[in-house]
Amino acid sequence: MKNYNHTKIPSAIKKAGAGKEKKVKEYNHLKIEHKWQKVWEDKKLYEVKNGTKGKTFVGLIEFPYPSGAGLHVGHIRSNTAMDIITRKRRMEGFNVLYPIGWDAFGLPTENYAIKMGIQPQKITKTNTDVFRKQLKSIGFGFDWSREINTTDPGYYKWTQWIFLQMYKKGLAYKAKTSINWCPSCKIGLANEEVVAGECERCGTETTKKVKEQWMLAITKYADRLDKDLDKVNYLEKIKIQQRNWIGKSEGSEISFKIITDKIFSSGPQVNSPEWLGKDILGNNFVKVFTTRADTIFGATYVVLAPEHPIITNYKLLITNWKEVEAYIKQVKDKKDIERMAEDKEKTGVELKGIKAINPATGGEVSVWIADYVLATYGTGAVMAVPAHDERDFEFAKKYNLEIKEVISGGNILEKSFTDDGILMNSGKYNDLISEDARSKITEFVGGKIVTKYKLRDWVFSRQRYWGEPIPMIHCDKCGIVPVPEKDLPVLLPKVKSYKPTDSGESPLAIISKWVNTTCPTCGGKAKRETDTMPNWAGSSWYYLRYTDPNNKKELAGKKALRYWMKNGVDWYNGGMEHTTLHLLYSRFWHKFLYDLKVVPTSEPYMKRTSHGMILALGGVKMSKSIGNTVDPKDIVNIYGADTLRIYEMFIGPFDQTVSWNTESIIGSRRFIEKVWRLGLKVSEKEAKKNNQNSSRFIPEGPYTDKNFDYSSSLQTLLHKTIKKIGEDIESMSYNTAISSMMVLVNEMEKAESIEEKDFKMFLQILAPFAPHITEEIWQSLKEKKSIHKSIWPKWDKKKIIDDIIKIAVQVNGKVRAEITVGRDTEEEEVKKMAQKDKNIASWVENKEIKRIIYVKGRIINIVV
RNA sequence: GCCCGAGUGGCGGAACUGGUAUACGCGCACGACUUAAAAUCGUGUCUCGUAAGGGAUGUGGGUUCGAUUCCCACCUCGGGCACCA
Repeated sequence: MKNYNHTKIPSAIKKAGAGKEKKVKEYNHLKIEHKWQKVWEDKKLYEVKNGTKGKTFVGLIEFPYPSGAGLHVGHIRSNTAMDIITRKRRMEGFNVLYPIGWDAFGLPTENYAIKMGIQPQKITKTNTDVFRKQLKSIGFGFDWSREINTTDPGYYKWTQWIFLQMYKKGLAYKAKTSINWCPSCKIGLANEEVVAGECERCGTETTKKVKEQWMLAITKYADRLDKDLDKVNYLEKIKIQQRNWIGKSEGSEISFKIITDKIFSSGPQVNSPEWLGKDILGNNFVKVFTTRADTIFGATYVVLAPEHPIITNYKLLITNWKEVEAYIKQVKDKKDIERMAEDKEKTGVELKGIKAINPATGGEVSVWIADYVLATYGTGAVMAVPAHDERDFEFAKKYNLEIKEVISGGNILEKSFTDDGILMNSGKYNDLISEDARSKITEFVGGKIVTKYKLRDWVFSRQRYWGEPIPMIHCDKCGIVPVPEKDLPVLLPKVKSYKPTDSGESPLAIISKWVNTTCPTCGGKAKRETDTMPNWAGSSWYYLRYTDPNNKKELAGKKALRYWMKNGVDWYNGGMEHTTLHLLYSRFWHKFLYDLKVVPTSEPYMKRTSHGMILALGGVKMSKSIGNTVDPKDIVNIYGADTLRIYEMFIGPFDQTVSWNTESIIGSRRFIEKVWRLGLKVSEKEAKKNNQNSSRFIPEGPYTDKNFDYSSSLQTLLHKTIKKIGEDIESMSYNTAISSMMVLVNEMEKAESIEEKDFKMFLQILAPFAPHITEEIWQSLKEKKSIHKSIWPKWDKKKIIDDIIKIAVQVNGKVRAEITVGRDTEEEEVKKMAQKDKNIASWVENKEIKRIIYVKGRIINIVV
């Protein structure tokens, strides 16, 4: 791959970039950009007050994680996009809040701290300082007076406070779950630190370790999280991803009786009440969850998740226990994703010695355990209907199990038939359609209709240092006691080593001074919770804090929240990679806060859009190790912030992944320079006009045709462009917005002269994209106020209508000619003109015209 | 494996709701200006063909007067899969 040195200054801009004072005023981006950034800051142009009269608008970007790598060009892409929207809103008269902060807790900082022995606090300070400086150099309209940081005790006090409220409402609870464990390093690992089943640091194969952890009961909100998606304006694909993640499905819970060899060899009576009492283990049935109760007559075996608790209860009765035990052990260390990813080859083991009874047929079926059944979904057990389920079909083929067809319409010898259809081989339910059969059969077998969610509760504990301490105290006498609200925040203490302990606990566990405390209830000896919160905690509510960042009594004042958040955040843009976790978690927290009457809306974000990533040249990820990263600082120095902004918006469709190509930036720079030269031309003309009182400029150049009114044609284009830019910004079609501004600029160049008022309108629509150069030219044209506080221009309806329209003429769908007609020409007239056309005549002659299709103002198709 | 996207010139991409495929930009070629170069401006630039005309939007099929757009099947690439954020 070509390795382009992006720090090399292209000869095209050397002259201007050097900033020599010449007779002709050169475009010196560094001077202009520094100048206006300082002016805006001094005048507090982007700072807003709570309570100002008028409409409000809150534009939100995902606040960055201040990594040591510095600002990525990807940050600039998404920030510029929202910067453009908020600047437009400001010009439309809204009181605009465009805030910024730092999502600064997290693993990379902690790992760096461990490696270098530097305090995470210090690293965070260094990194945020770099990020702040870099962001400011791009000219974003952030309100820096509201900057927040999740690692600031004044901030995480409220993160902890929310957790306490959740605990009070029973949404925070403790449960045993497993964590990744490296037996060699003796530390718990994040999923990311486990690469192909091995510890990222030492290469040892990882295992799982069961730990008691804090959980948040997000599943209690599953239904509302699903239903309320109807209320918000998210991109459709985002809604779909959220819905699929929540995974709501209506189905049936049906019990299958378990019988053992012992019992049925002595002559069991299926369905006999006596038999029920005979099972000494008390586990005489297994519940399955199915969305296809209509296929139950075809259920030829039952499959349990290997973790299913019922299995160990039957230990003594299962005749191949050794084999079963070995299989369970083998499965245990795999992640769900790996279990399902094992392409095609499904594995499983039969539980010999026990059987289940199909409640519909009354027949005996075998019981298996297999890794394709997940303990965490449904009931952890399925009835297998190989004829009508793909996975069951594969499994049945492999282990030679019966495949019984109960829905007609497929060819089950070849593959499973998974559609709904008409029942067969199903006793008295034959000939019913699936939909009706589901409820009837469920009732018949004594099952019940239930709603299940794929969504699982949120594992909220981390055995790490660099996170918010969970504000809980363990007392021998009183049990788990929450830290009283008045004692918040529970501060992160300074430690010597940030390394997790070899017992699997957080580094906080070894600071006895901090751990040992007194019980708030009884005053006796007690210990603090040493687990910390995940990174998601601080980012689940940060947007609220921007409304009132320094409040010491509440997470944000009621008045401030009502002022800014009466609709929630108006527009939130972020990465597609956050659509399932962060977005769902913060919606959950927001709904909880709504129930507490802390926030005025039930949804945090009115509108959510997403951006694509920026990859390096060749479509690979930018990474330090490959050496293909791009430092925005270099681009700003060489080309300027305005050029960088234009380039990043022009690079490709905003919602799609794009590749960075430094060679192409020059195109954006040329565009900016053309604007600059036009600006000079307009201001020179202004100067002349003032001196000589000269009359209106008469255009020269290519448009000397007497009938061609160039200035009116340019105005048509200008007004069309104003309309298009407005629409394109709203639909985030920045790349086409810029291309149409390029078209306009090219035309204005040809015109040799432009009316000042027209040029100013153009500057205004360019201003959100390139705020510095437009401000410079604007104020050089004797404007006193900032262009960013000017009124967004209105396009004129009368000016955007073309009088003459070109219509393509097709014969049998192929374009053969083009005719020009007046705007109001009648259909019949157009048809006649088309047939008379020279080119068309030769195609049509001696042929029978079957049909003529006319699409007004576009196309005419003659079918022969 | 499951869920969500994407695939168009040498390259980034455009095309409204099914209506002239390749706008805009990069690159390249030629020309103007210049002692020269850079910058700038102009012209050309999907492909086969002298032309008439034909072919081309990942692949194969379908619907339609007409398909980049709709339907079916497949291939490739990207994002997510719950402890990276």
